[in-house]
Amino acid sequence: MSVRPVSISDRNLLASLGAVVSRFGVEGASLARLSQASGLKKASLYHRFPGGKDEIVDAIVDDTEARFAKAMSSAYVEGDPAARAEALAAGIGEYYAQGADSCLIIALSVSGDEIREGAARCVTGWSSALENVALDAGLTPDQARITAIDAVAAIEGALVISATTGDTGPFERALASLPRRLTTVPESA
Amino acid sequence: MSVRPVSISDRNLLASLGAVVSRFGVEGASLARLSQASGLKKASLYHRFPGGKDEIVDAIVDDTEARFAKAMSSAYVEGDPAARAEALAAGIGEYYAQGADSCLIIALSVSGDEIREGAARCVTGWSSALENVALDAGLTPDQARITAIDAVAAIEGALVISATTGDTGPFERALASLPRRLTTVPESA
DNA sequence: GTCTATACGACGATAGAC
DNA sequence: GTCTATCGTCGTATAGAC
Repeated sequence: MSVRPVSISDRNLLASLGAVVSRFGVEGASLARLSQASGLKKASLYHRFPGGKDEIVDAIVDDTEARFAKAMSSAYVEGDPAARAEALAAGIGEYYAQGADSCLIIALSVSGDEIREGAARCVTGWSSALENVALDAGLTPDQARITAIDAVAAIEGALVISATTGDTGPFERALASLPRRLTTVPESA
Repeated sequence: MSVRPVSISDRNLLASLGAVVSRFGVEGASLARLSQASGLKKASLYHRFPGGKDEIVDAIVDDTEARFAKAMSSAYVEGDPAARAEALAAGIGEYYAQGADSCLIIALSVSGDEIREGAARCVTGWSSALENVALDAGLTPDQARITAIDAVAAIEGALVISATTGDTGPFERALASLPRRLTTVPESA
């Protein structure tokens, strides 16, 4: 979704910047912290991102959307839904370093309304990917939609727990249960 | 857990201050915002909380712990575990206004290490309450511990979703499934 | 393209009147 | 107990040398 072309150098830059925002939130990600994490001085950051902090956050969100969409690409290929669900779980686990990494969505959710929209885009994109697999697995549209957003919620909640207590157990279990959730008809409702 | 006695006036004050921190995070909760939300000028806030913003945040966390413990008190009474689990779900739903209110734990989780400790205390206290009901329902200690923390994660994740997209469906479903989760032996593991 | 130096505003905090 | 006025500091942003 990014208009500006992203060079290899920018990739590493955005990764380090994104880690700071994910960890401390948008308002907690001061230019001093962003500078230290990226190894670039503040003025250099303004050279890369003339729009300042707003542009930095926008670029991080765009980059996150793109990288996550790539990690979820197996949702849209053809093949066994169960195997694709397994691939999605693996991709999510890798993306969040098995629960050790902070989640940008959560950080964006603790911010002003404008910034939250970026989080909403990430959530809906993610949920749509899971929903697509659930549909192919035979769930009804309503079942697939609910199952997908609830699966996203389960993983996000697990990331809240790992961020607060350091316990990655909920994350591991949420991922382990993902394939079954996406490919079996829910009991009730 | 609060040492300082809390008057009625302080209750309303802490509620309005807590809402700002929950919504915008610790670093996003500027004294200007806290002042506007509470109706007290900055200097008046310093009269109530001589320790400044740090003391405000500490007071909010202590107050949240106390109020939430009260909402979860039905976990420790005697009686039918299923009925107590229903009461817990109802208490959680009321506490978070059916998913419309922001969660302080999430806001604290996007902060520095010291502040995260407060979030960890809230999480463990909450999880312990659910765990106690699960134990009384006949789950093994390991099952009860895992079931409880996973239930907390499910609700926290639902609150992330409602905060980002406004969809309170995951929250409602997480609450609806809570009694069954706490009182039935998990299939696997 | 990266740096040092600096301007400027917002934020946390305090002094003192009422 | 609440207010207005004010003080440093930090954060955002810019200018200009290299």
